[in-house]
Order: sequence, then C-alpha cells, then structure tokens
Amino acid sequence: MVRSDARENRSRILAAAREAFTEDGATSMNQVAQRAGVGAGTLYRNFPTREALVLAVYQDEVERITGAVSGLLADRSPLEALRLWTLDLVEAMRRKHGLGDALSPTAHQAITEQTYGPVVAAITDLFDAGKKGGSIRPDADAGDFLQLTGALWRAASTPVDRAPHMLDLILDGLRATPRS
Amino acid sequence: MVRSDARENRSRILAAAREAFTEDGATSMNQVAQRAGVGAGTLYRNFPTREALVLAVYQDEVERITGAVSGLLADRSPLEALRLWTLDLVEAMRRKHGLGDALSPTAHQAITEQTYGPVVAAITDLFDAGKKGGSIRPDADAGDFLQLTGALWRAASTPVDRAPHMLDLILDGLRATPRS
DNA sequence: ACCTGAACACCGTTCAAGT
DNA sequence: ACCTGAACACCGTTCAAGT
Repeated sequence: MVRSDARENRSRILAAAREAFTEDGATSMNQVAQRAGVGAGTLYRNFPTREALVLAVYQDEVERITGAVSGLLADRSPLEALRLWTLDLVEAMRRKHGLGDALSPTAHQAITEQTYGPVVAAITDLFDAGKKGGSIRPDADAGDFLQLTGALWRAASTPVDRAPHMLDLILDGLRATPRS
Repeated sequence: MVRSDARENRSRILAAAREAFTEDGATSMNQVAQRAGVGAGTLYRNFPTREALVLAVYQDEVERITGAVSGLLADRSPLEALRLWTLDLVEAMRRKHGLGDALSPTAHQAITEQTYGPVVAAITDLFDAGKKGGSIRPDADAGDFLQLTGALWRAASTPVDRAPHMLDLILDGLRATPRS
C-alpha cells in the first residue's frame, strides 16, 4: 500500500527540482529537498542519485508535452495545434539548454536518447491528423521536422523572439497547398 | 626573482595532473597536490581553479605535440614524419576522451578552440614539407586531414589497434603519385 | 618570496530514530 | 510504511603560520 504522502512527495520533488534547475542547474540535492519541503532521505528514496533526478525532471517534461497533443487536436485545426505544440517544445528545449554545464555529457546523451522516440511519435500524431484532413502534405517527415525545430531554440530571443516567425515559415512548407 | 622550487613546482604539478587525470578524470585537486608532493595552496597559486588546471594540462600536451614536428622532419621523410606525428596525436586524443565526464561541456569547448589552431598549423608544416619535396599532393588540406584523424581515435583499440592501418589508408590518399 | 597543511563552507549520500 | 534531519566522508578553496 502506497501512502498518500508518499505519492505526493514524488511530484512535489519533481516540481521543486524543475523550478530549481531552471533557475540554477547547479542547485544542490539538499537545496532541492528543502525547497520541496522534504527530508534528504525522502529525496534519495525517490531518486537514488543526482543524475536520476535530472533525468526524471526531463522525462516528466516530455510526458507533459507529448501528452498535450490530443487535447490540442480536440478543438483546433491540425496546423494550429502543431504550431502551439512546437512553441511549447521550443520553450522546453530552451530550459534544458539553460542547465548547460550542470549536465555531464553522458547524462545529456541519455536524455536525448530517451526523449527522441516519444517526441517523434507526438509529431507523427500531429502530422497524421493534418494529412488525413488534407492540410499537411503527405510526404512530411516527423524526423525532419524535429531537426528543423532544433534551429528554433538556437535563435536567440533578443530583442524579439524570432522563433514564432521561423516556425511559421516551416509550417508554410508543410502545407498540402501553397499559400495564396 | 622566481625561486627555483617555484619554477619546478609548476611542471611537477602538471606532470602529476596529467598522470592522475589519465587514470581517473575525477581525481580531486587535493589528490593532485599530494601526488605532486605539494601543498594545496601551491597548487592553487599556480592554477586558481580546477578548470584552469585541466586546460593547462592540455595546452602542455598540445605544445609538446606541435613542438615535435621540426624534430621529426629533421631525419625522416615528410610522409613518415606525418605518420609518426599523427599516431602521437591520436594517442593524445584518446587520453583526452578518457577524461570524459569529468570535463564540463564548456571546458571541453574551450580546449577544442584553443587547440585547433596550433594543431592545424603543425599539420600544415608537415604538409608543406611533403608538398615541397613532391611526395604530398599540392591540394591536400590540413583541416580535412584533422577531421579524418578524428575518426581514428573513435576506432576502438580492441582486439588490435586499427588506427595505424586506417592512417596508412589516409596517407595513401595524400600521396602525389599513387602507389604502385 | 614561497610553501605547507589545517580549516572552512560546502557537496552527495546514508541511516538511526521517530511517527 | 514512510519520513526527518543529523552525520559521514568527501569536495574545492582559503589563509595563518612557517621557512
């Protein structure tokens, strides 16, 4: 039997860690525990090592993002859903990049590998909706699209965030029928 | 006036750090100091931070390697000098890679940037000697060659080191006249 | 002028004691 | 069954005291 406090602690730690790492990727484990209002032991029972916590934060983020697809498709056109979803993805990529040096190369690679599949699957779902409705060209490739979005978060957000405009250009290229 | 012990300490620290980092990239600063037979304070006066020490170890290594070019060219054919020199470079690359996770991405980038210029210059010197003597084709490019050697240290050295053989293939491509 | 090494403020991680 | 938080063995770095 899992106690309710145990169930809650995990997500509280995850939330605290996400905030803390966004502010400073070098935030210590004890600082995360304190921020979550939890003893150090509890933190370590949930996430036995620092790397495990960092990884979990990102898996959580990816699950949140990929899980949002069906909701976006429910009351929007596929192209608009794809646009909103991708902007969200770019935000997450920027947060990850903000961690920077706090992540070891090995950890960074582990994240990329565990993340790639689900993200491509989510894009595929969005693409399929558009292809079925005839708004997205049938030969559009999810892998290519993810590659292109990689260029979006590299685009500095100063003085204005160019990413939305760049995304619009990419989306224009995906349309089944060229814009008038 | 620089005391003789002060002059010696720097190179003793550098030597100890090179050995220690080769064995374990996570070797602590105090361990390096102890290994060098030096107080922690002396270590820190010479290298004010961990990253500074790691960087200095590599600069030292690069200077040693690039400095060996003229000696190699003195009593050998340019192609043979290039072959021996490149094998030495591959060894150094393998040592650097062995550090792995102990290096932050930023530090790793700093090393690459500070290293690229001198290494390309050394290759250019070796190439020029061969081009002048007619043994290396005139359109051979130092940057391309460095890029190719990057593939050599990635070649695992089990069960036998394939790098020398791969290098021979590359060198064959550089010859002014094809092999009979 | 330079060196040593104890000491400082931290770190990640563990585990006895509580509820 | 789960939690807390003091404690442990370390870390990078500093600095008073020595020579």
